Amino acid sequence: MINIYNKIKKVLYDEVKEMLPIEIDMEEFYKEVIVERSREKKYGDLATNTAFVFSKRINKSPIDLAHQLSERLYFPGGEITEIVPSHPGFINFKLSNKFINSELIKILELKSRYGTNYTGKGKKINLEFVSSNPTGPLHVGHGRWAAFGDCLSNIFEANGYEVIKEYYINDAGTQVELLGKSVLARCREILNIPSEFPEGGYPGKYVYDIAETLIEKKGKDYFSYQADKIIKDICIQSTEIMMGRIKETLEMMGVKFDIWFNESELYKTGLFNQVIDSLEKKNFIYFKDDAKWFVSSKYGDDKDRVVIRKTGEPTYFGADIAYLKNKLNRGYDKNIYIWGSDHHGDVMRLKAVAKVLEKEPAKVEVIIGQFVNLISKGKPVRMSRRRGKFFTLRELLKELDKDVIRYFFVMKSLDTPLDFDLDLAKEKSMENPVYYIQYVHARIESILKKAKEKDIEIPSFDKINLDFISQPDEIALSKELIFYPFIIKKACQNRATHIITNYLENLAKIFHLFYTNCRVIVEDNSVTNSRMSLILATKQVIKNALKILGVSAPESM
RNA sequence: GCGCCUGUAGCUCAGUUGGAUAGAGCUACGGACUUCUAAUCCGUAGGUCGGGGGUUCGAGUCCCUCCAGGCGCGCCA
Repeated sequence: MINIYNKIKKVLYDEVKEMLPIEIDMEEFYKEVIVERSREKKYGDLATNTAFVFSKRINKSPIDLAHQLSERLYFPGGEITEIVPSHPGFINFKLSNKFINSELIKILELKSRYGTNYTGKGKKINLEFVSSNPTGPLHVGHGRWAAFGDCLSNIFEANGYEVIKEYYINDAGTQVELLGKSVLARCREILNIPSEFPEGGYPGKYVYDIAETLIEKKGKDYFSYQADKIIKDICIQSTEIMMGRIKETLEMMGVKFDIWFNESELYKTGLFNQVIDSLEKKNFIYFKDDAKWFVSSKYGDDKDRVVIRKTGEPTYFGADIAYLKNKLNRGYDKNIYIWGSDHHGDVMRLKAVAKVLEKEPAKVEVIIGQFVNLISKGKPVRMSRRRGKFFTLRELLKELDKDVIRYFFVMKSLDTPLDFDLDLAKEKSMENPVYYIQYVHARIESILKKAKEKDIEIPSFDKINLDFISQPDEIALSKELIFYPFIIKKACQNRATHIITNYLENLAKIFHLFYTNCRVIVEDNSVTNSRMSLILATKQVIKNALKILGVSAPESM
């Protein structure tokens, strides 16, 4: 399907070049001329702005040029049946039935591979997301990054890229130490050993859970030792227990990471010191006020940033430099970070690092997402880990179907804050569009089941017959189906998952209309065969798209 | 004060590098099951695209400015 866009452009280019008495640069032509789906379906399926692009240069009105050009265009392959100019200067193309049929056959032939392309062949992407600190459970907001990141990864893969999903664990900072102290205090509290809860410690209930797990593991006596003798071990153990919980929750969401990267590795391997030293030698890092600073202001950041504190401890940003170096060493073609909007200010400094380390800042890409607002009883719920009050992702998973949660998180642009209304999601979950789409799959399965009962042959792709597709609803459905590969490509280019959900909702609507107006199993065998082929194709596309979203395609509902 | 994001129907949102009469869903109201699942379909209603300027054949989209909201501007992570 994607080829037809290029084919049309090629025909347009050849014709424009021959027809117009001006110099035409090929590269510019391909950049400026657009072929897209027609907004006005009555004129055609695809449309181009070619006449607008050139009308000025030859001093002619767009509509006149569109008329002239339309008459000269010719497609020897027979893909296009009608070429009509329309006001104020578009040229519209109508796809031939022959072409549509050949595309539908591809769906049944390629099956799960339909819609994929080779754009990213041989290219490797590192996609880092969630990376929530191991100091507390994932909250609902993290669910957005999890669902989006996983879905984006699937989109990249459908476009031929190899993707490594990575989770960065901050297991080395003061936060982890504070968690350890909090856990120790809770352990002692449970065991009735006198202790004080650390100032600014984590007050959440989950700290008790970790404490209980730890007591079970270590035995009661362990906690009578002096704090400084066991605290380091407790920090490590607590982090491990917490990460175990986080992994479990992500798996409940259907999200699996390829690499779990520990920040502590950066120090253990000596990479951190190595990178800082090397940058210092090249004068990208300097010493001032007893601290070490990175010259990010020279690369677009508002100011220089501290990488090693007065105390000698690395800052989060300092670790990030070494971490990026580590990723770059691993040789990915692209390193993508998905961050919450609270980190947008850190983008410039990371790019500065990329420039300094690799001179190829394009290898680093940061996708910024807006937050999730949790709404309960019509009021926003303030989520704060420090105050220990938040709604966890796990709690949400207990109350709602995984499919609904994932769909909900990927259905909107990341640029938009997401209001997650708990009451609405719980009580009125049937209104969720995910069911509307899944229902298409279930309805098709139901027809197939019926066909089996009646001994009607379910056509394999070499036996399908689409010649009897002629009803408007059948044609509309067919056309929507064959645009699927274009959607996958577009979703990848824009890093936008909602393009797929929008497409699915529209496809589902068209299918349900088809279903209402056209019975599949009818007296006429030829019509039955055609429509069976059409619903098989629909089933395949729905299944493929839902797979990318990480949502199941149920046999019945 | 500076930076990023957002402002489109009553509500939630689409709207690819500027293009055709600005679209869906939900809600409201009115219709459609003797047939493959009514978790469906059809119809009606709903808009100064936050305000104001500018750029041009043409602006929801680009530029300027103002207003409103979210987030950031740490030797926190």
